[in-house]
Amino acid sequence: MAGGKKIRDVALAAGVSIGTASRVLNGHTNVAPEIRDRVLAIVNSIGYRPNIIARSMRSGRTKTIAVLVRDMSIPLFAEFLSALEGSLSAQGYSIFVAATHDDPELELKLLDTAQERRVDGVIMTTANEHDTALTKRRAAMDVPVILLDRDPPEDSLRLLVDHSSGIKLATESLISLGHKDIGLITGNEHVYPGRARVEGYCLALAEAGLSVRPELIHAHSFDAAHAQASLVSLLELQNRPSALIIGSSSLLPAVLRTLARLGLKVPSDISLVAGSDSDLAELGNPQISVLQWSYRDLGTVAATLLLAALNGEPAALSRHVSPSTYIPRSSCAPFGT
Amino acid sequence: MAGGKKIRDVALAAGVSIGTASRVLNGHTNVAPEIRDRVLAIVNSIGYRPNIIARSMRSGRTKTIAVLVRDMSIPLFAEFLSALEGSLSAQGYSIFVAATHDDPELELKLLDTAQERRVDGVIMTTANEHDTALTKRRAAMDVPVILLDRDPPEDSLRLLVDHSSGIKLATESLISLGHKDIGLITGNEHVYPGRARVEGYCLALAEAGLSVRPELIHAHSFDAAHAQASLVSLLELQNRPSALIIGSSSLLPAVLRTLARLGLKVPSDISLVAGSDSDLAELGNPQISVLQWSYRDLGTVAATLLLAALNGEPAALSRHVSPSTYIPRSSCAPFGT
DNA sequence: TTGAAAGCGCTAACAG
DNA sequence: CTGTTAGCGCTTTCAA
Repeated sequence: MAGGKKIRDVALAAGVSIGTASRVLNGHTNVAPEIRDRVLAIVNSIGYRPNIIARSMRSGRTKTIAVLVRDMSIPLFAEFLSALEGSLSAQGYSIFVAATHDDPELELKLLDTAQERRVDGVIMTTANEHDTALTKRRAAMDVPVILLDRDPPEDSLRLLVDHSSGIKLATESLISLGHKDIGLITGNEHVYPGRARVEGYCLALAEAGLSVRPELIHAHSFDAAHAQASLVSLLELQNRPSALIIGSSSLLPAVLRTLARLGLKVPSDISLVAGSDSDLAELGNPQISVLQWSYRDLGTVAATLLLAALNGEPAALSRHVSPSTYIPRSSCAPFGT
Repeated sequence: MAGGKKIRDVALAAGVSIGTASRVLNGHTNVAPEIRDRVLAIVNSIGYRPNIIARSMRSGRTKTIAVLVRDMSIPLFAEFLSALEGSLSAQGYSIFVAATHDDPELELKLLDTAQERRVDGVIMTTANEHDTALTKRRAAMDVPVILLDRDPPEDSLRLLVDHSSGIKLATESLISLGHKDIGLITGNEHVYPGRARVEGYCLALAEAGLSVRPELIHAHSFDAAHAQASLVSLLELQNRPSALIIGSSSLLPAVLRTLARLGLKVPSDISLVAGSDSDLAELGNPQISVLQWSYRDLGTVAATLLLAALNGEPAALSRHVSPSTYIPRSSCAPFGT
């Protein structure tokens, strides 16, 4: 039981050479049918399973992909992972998954591990697109690396959500409701989602002829504690915003708790837009206006892109952008009501 | 770039033998300090990463664990996975993750893959504890297998949530509010959570001297579509239940949608208890009474249990049971109000 | 069509 | 303290 059967055991039991057994296992045609059947019968009877480790040693390919995300318990990443796994496992790939917790050191270490394990490809986020060490480390990978919702200056495969357009739509909608002082909480300028959201926000204000109040923009971190602090400081402003866009993915629960604690009602006291959809946003009361986009779809695209890269096909488009649409719900009210 | 450096390259560049390079890499003490430094310098300069595949071939251990769950995009499983990954990666283990979708065929195939990849251990759910093929296949694994929330008759390591006690508490609470006709929707008798919930439910009724109306128990599947059908048929009953326990983890959104569609208000038209906590249950309106338990905690326990098993320590307790508590919220009202 | 043998990159046992 | 060498289980030439 322990240790497992080897191809030698199969060959021995079938009375053939190791080479012949290997040819049967790999479906080569130039094997006598009777021998083929004999070998396969032995395989079934002793429960032989080829050692992929040994196979990988020869082939150099492991049929393994590493997926590195901030935290796989975040619903959006979980969905991405799920879709990715579905597509890749159908092609015989297995998936290593690990959490970076947005820690550059850990990120480096996980890239080391991925390389040591000789994965065939990597799909990842990064804590900081402008960190030289991280950029260099990615470039030093000898397999395809696909970035998820990151848009660094250097050349690299990437999958993006069009956060800028999404936030622009949301901001425009709030402006059309009469809001002029709109708060924004999101990630910092070192990651694409943070930059893109600030960009879309500023664009909408500019086009409406409104000036940007910099103190209303809190682009610091995806961390829940940070966001909490941002929220509180926004609400404590002399000229408190009448509407709020939470550009981070899974911050809605924390924000709702804080607003409830402060006794602020949505939307009568403050209008609210969440950066991504969720059960809570859809079915809560009030229902929360959201930006809607799908990491699940990106998971499928990521698989396609990666498989193409692994098969040596030239990346037709190395920069895939997925839409973000605005879904108005009852968490936004006209200004002054 | 392609192919990667080998230990031979390091040895050559450092002017030492392969054996010496290996000793340095593995931190053996019997190496001259100056040689050690020279080798490490080369390692850094050429970016050498040991090939774990090759290392595994010799050691027979891969430092790899397979985690097979129904679907990793289900929040509870995602949390389990996250906790597990945290604990295991700290010990140098990597995690293969795959979804079984409660498909026995796929489950078998994934166990094959796990074995082919020579994982050191497996943590999994199973679609059916009483399926002989699945049971045999697990027994044929030559590494430790830990079951998550499954309690099959055969001997095996397992981590369980005490769903029975949890549901009993919830049922008792509803009974104390005057409810006599309480609907229950959960998984079937081939999986532990389904059985345990029905058990707890029946126990509470029996102790209260109430008789069980079998048509109020829908223990069929964790599938959302099935549950939806169960819900509708429960609501169409002549003598419709005045309270409902949804014993499946992530069914709350679907149930709330259906109730809204049918124009039923919670709790005035029907009282509701959800089988697990969530943002929606906690922050929605009304807030939903729930059974509260943590797969995240089980993830940590699973890691501990597995590491012990891998180190050959005798499993002190092979059956870990984690509590489920009842959190009453505003989704339950006295009968008749 | 089949068998024998080299070698994938590494570790560990054995010499020196 | 260091070098040499035998495999780990498999695939794949190369001969037969």
